[in-house]
Amino acid sequence: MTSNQRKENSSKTAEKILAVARKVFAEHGYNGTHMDEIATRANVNKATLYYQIGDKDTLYANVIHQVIGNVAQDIVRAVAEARTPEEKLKAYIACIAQAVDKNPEIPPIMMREIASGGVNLPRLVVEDFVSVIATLMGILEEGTKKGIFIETIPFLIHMMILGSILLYKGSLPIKDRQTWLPASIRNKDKKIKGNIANEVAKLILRAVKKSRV
Amino acid sequence: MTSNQRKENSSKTAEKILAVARKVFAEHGYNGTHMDEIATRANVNKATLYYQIGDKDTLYANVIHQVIGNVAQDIVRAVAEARTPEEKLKAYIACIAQAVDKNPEIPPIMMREIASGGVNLPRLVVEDFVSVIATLMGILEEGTKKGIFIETIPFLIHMMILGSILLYKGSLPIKDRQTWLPASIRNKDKKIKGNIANEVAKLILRAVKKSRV
DNA sequence: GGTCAGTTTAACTACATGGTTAAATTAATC
DNA sequence: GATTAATTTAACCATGTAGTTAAACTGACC
Repeated sequence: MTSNQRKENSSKTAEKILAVARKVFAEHGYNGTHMDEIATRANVNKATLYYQIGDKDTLYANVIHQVIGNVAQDIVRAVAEARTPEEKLKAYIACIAQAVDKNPEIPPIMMREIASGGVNLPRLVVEDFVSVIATLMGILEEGTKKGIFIETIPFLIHMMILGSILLYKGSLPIKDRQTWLPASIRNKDKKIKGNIANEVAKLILRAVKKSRV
Repeated sequence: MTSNQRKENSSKTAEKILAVARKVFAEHGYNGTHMDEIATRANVNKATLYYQIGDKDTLYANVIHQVIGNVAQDIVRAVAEARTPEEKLKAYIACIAQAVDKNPEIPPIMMREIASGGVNLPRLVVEDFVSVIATLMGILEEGTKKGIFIETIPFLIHMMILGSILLYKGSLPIKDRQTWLPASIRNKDKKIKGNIANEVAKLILRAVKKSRV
């Protein structure tokens, strides 16, 4: 076994590369991203990048895993901790919103990934998605059986939740950039900035719950 | 003035190029699309492509315009024809769903466009979006004033509607491709195939309407 | 201070891709 | 059937980009 400082420095550069790659892939997508840009923005020689991580596909796979790998487990855990279907559904939504809040690279990357039919998605990640949807199906079924929820199409509900959050968050840059956009549209939702989870949860629950109290 | 047949043939090739470009851009996105592939799949020499249409940006702008240029006007018109806020909201949703049904290139292209912050969107198209959202704001405000709807965040509602449809439609290829996906997820929503408009409308109205009859 | 493994670097290669050009082809008009 | 303008084509060019290589550097250990 050799030095420690070397290893630390080395893993530091690797992390820096990963962090930068994450941003760049989110900005430009897989095809729009150039290894040179990543190297430059990470203050690293391109060969170092290849030495530390590998080719473009590997780098992208790493980013994907880092970005959306853990969300699934979070969701499953958070849902398990909640008691009623209603609480579970709230936890489900909060988890997704929180994940997106924590790393804003999720919307662009996921939307592009869906757009391209998930060609670049590692099997492991797809399996994560499956477990997430399965969780939601469980929640909805339980709710329906208990007479709390109406009958629904789980896959659609999931896309409604995910779509709301992804598109809402993902559109903020456009909205902010288009300075000539009518103020009525730009300002109307300032009040909920950063926390749409509650609003989405409210709407989804209203849509799904049978009786209103 | 010269021949007519020439012009017809010429415009035919141009249309063929446009049609193919649409598909290819939808499949691979702007950066992932190569002019050679378009030319090949359109059975046209690459120089012909450039002669008929122009460079890549121009071609893409044409595609964008063709794909999502007319939807906005459709929505505004359809909404204007409806009477009550509830009917208007239904028309709004039906219009979007119908547009997506008619050309399945919308989801991938729009999602990627949002993902990249709308950098490639012609101003005209952005203006169309604005008019759409403005329309929805009108509907929601009217409904709220009349005491039919609860108070909401229009921009979020729009993203909820659009997100549901885009992600649902856009994810079908993935779902279908992943043959190893649990049958419970794959089949659960066979019944609504091709017509999620009603389902989305039902859910959104449940979410937004004040009293339930 | 010499050696050695891990790490970084400048320079380079191979190839793909957006775009061009000049010549060939086509069909209408005389 | 010669002319002419619109259209198509094969071959070409310039540039950008993923990936490589061999040499230089770094710091721990003897």
